[in-house]
Amino acid sequence: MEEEHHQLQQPSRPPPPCSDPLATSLEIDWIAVLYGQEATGDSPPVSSTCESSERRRDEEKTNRRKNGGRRWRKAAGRRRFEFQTRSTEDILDDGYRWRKYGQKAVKHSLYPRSYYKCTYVTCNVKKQIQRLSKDRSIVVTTYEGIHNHPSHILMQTLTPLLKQIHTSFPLSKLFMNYN
DNA sequence: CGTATTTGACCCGCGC
DNA sequence: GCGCGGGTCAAATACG
Repeated sequence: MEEEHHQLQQPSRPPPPCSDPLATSLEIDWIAVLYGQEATGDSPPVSSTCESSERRRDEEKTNRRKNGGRRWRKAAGRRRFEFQTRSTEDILDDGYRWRKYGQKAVKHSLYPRSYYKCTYVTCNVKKQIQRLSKDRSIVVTTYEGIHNHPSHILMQTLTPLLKQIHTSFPLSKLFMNYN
């Protein structure tokens, strides 16, 4: 029932000159960034608090039925941040590792919405990715929560640097004078 | 074989 | 109260 009409892929905007594959594949619409609203007036997001405390513990032990949809108390009260990118890729590498945990077809959109969760252990930041039905070249990304850790790209960049620093100036040599 | 994705079921909030 | 729409879980599956 999902009709795919490939009639006009590039909507009135010429593709950028391909020099940098990372920079040209997506283009952040900062107006949409600023337009994105965030919930104010509630408590600031305190990270790494276990919000999904188990209520019914006895019956879940023996008969562990599927408990989908047990979302957090006030999902709308959490801090959200929505922006749009014009990209051919659904998943844009924003420096964090995401694990997809769901996909739903939304009512007024032709394209399904994907749900991702940050793979870092103590970080429960989520994001939704949806393609606009009007303009399928635009990807709407909605972040929820704030990361409490550096991105893996930052660590990948920093790790060889730190190793090089460590081999040049080993800590044992640095702290030798303190023995 | 470990990890990530897929996908149908389940749950919950909200409008009627 | 009921149905709908949307968010999440988790078993199955894919993938390296």
